[in-house]
Amino acid sequence: MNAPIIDSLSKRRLKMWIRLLGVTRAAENHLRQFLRTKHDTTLPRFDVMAALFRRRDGVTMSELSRMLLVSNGNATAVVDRLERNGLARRTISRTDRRTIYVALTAKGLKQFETLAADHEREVNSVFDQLNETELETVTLVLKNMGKGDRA
Amino acid sequence: MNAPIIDSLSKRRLKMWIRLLGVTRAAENHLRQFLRTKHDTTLPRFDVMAALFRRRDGVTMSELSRMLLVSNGNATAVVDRLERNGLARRTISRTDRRTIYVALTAKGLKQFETLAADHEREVNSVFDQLNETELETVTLVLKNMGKGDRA
DNA sequence: AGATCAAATTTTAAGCTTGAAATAATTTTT
DNA sequence: AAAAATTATTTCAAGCTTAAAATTTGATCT
Repeated sequence: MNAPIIDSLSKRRLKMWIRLLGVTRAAENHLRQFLRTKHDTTLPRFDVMAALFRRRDGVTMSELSRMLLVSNGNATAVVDRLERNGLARRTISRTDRRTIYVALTAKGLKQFETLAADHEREVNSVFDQLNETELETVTLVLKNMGKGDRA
Repeated sequence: MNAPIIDSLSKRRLKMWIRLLGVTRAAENHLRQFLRTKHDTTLPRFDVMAALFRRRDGVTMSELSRMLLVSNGNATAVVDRLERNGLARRTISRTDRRTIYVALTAKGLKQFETLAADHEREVNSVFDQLNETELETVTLVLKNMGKGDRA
């Protein structure tokens, strides 16, 4: 009963996934702490605000949860809290009274702008050991991975 | 006012991170659903069981939370639930009454064995569009990323 | 020994997240 | 037009997660 010299493709895929998860969690934890200590906010809030910023013309709740890959109940909860803090605003669609558009308020927009610049700097520092070649390589592979999207 | 031909290194690192997060979340969502529908369990439970399986000789609560990159309070909560279901067991260390060793019960071990095989198959199917070369490349880069570990 | 500091774990409060059920509004079928 | 199916969102209960405070035990210092 000989052990295989190298892992099977299946095992290597599994190990890659575990590593992927590890790297992602470490970076998330770092960014979470950064957002908390430096900007008194959280990762989910930041994610929602970033989505609202990217789609300043308007997003519905459904689009928002699809963009962020979270449940609609989750989107509701985070937007509730942003709204309570005066950072986001809901508007009922005039053509379809089921749909609700969410947008940043002026206050939210202003806050996000400083937030975003700082956040980019921090992401940069997290991945600064990645040189240009590695960056291009991993981006390419990630794009390829995203293709399947059986989720 | 000319827009830059290509993004700055900083912007590219940011986009890579967003992509990384997207791929990871999509895979997590897929696996979460798989675990729920096929095995009536959750990702956090699976993660803890996998850690307990890997370290069958014994892990302390602190080691567990370090391994999984989660807070110690979180580890406590998940282990509580596993224990309630008879899948894990706590044992106080004889040499230091502060430390607690966690381990899978026979039931937990048995359940995890089938779980693990199925889980590996599923991970494999999620990343099946990744060929050998891409797999090696991304694994290498991920290893390099993990090095910094400023988290 | 007694006091102080450090370490391991749990508890707590608040926020995050999910999946399912409930509401409400629109569209399609009959 | 009424009924049925679909779509958008919220509510709910349960579980997940964090950071900070509290508890308990051990180690160090005087």
